[in-house]
Amino acid sequence: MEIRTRFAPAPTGHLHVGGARTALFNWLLARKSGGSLILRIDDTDRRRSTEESFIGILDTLRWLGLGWDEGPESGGDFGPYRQSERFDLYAAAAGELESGGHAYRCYCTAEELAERRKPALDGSVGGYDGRCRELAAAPAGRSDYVLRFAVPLEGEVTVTDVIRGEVTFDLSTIEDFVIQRADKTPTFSLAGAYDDWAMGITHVVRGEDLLPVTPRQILLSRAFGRSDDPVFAHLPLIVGADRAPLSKRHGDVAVGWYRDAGFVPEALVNYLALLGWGPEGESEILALADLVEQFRLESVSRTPAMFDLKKLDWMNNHYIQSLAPERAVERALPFLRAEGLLDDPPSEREMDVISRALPLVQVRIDRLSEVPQMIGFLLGAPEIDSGSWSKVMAHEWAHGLLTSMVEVLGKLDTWESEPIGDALKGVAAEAGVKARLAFGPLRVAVSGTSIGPPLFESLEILGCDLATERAAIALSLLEAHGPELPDGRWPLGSR
RNA sequence: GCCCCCGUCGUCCAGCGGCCCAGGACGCCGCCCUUUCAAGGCGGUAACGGGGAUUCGAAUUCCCCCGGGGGCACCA
Repeated sequence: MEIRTRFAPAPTGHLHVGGARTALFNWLLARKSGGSLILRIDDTDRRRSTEESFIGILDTLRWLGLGWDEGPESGGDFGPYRQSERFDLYAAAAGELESGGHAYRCYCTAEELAERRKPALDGSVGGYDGRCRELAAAPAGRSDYVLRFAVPLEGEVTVTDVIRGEVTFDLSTIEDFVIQRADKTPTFSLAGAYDDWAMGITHVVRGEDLLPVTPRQILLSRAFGRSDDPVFAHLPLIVGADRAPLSKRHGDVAVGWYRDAGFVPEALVNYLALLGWGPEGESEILALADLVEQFRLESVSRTPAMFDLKKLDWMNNHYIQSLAPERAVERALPFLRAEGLLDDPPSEREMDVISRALPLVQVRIDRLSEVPQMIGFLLGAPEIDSGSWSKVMAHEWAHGLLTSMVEVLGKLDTWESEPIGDALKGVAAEAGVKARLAFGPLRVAVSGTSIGPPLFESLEILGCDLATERAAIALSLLEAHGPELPDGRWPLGSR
């Protein structure tokens, strides 16, 4: 039988990393088995659901490279795929449950329920006590009611979970839960169970937080007449550094944040796959195709996984390194633009500089957002970083060396990195200064900082005129102030 | 309070009764390479929550304890 999985987000905010991982695992299971992934939008809560969130979630899934076989925008035989468009179906299902004796009307008000729940705080009572179960008619003066599922008083339900084995719940611990609100809208329990049945979902893969609620789904699903329970798989939670479930408290949980921070989707997907699962081989660098090949739902871990930004950075660096030059440029452009380093549209010179400089820094950055600080000095006049300045200019030979370097560069007849390097190395050797120290002053003089792409290549891209102009500015600053620049901004020229 | 899940290096993942004085990855430390910073190469640090039981033998099985987490809404 074909495997049908689903990812069913509630459009009440941004897609966050936990949701993205759930989507990924569902996607992997579908792809691996040759089955289908259904994207269903669980927007039964009309108050909290927004169109903006809906669109954002779709965009984010696409950015991650996780497409769906059935769902919004792609259609399918089991639609519609937004629960808000299926309310009539749920109402009919609820009606049948009621007439079949599986559900009953409860007239208790929210206030009454809250009042009765209070004692539960000190442990004396559980949830709803089922008092409306045997009601023959509506109590006087009451017309509003919710529909509750009549949970059998005795027996147990066993959830078969691929990851956790069989988990058994005693029915006496499950209260008669609400399946339809007073306004006749369905609750998550009803709509979810109904759709998983009606859409032919065979595998329900979701977060561990839904495990305690699974017996409800099974009960409902059987009441609908579904003969076989779906296969469940409850993924371990993703937690923050404090071991608490990842939430906005931990700062950056929205996938969109990672996109904006300069992470590439390949890296994020690869990293997410490693949260709760691991390959058998030793390499953890796995493209989607590799993941499809190696992934096994059965081998997903049961332990909560901590989100480790350091490892994500490492992985992102790896993927940025392996980006083809044109791809790297394409992806870096938005970050350069955001820093105001480019004309709109970028000039020919700018594009030339970027495409020459980017390959030099791909290996040196963890995130695309670092591109501007890395190559910005090639696009416009940088300001001197005083820390870098004092470090490299403190040597007594700094001034002399810088002077000779400028002189030598001016005599070059081919402005290419190799002759530039040879000439500069010659100057350093002559002065008897070790290479690792000798180029510091010139580097800061042309780029403003001691961190950046290789110097000789940088000089080539910068061009002779700009390089010597900046070096001259640096020289005069050195003469005027020495290695300690007064507080303030010290731009290296105006272009 | 009640129900449920979980517990191996700082972190993620291996380990399914002997191959484990526990393996890989990230991080960290050191060395090498080196025009900065990275990257890369090599090496190192570091863990089976505690107690019982079963067994010739337990990280691996069972029980108890401890610890962490989830759920108990007219949210999903």
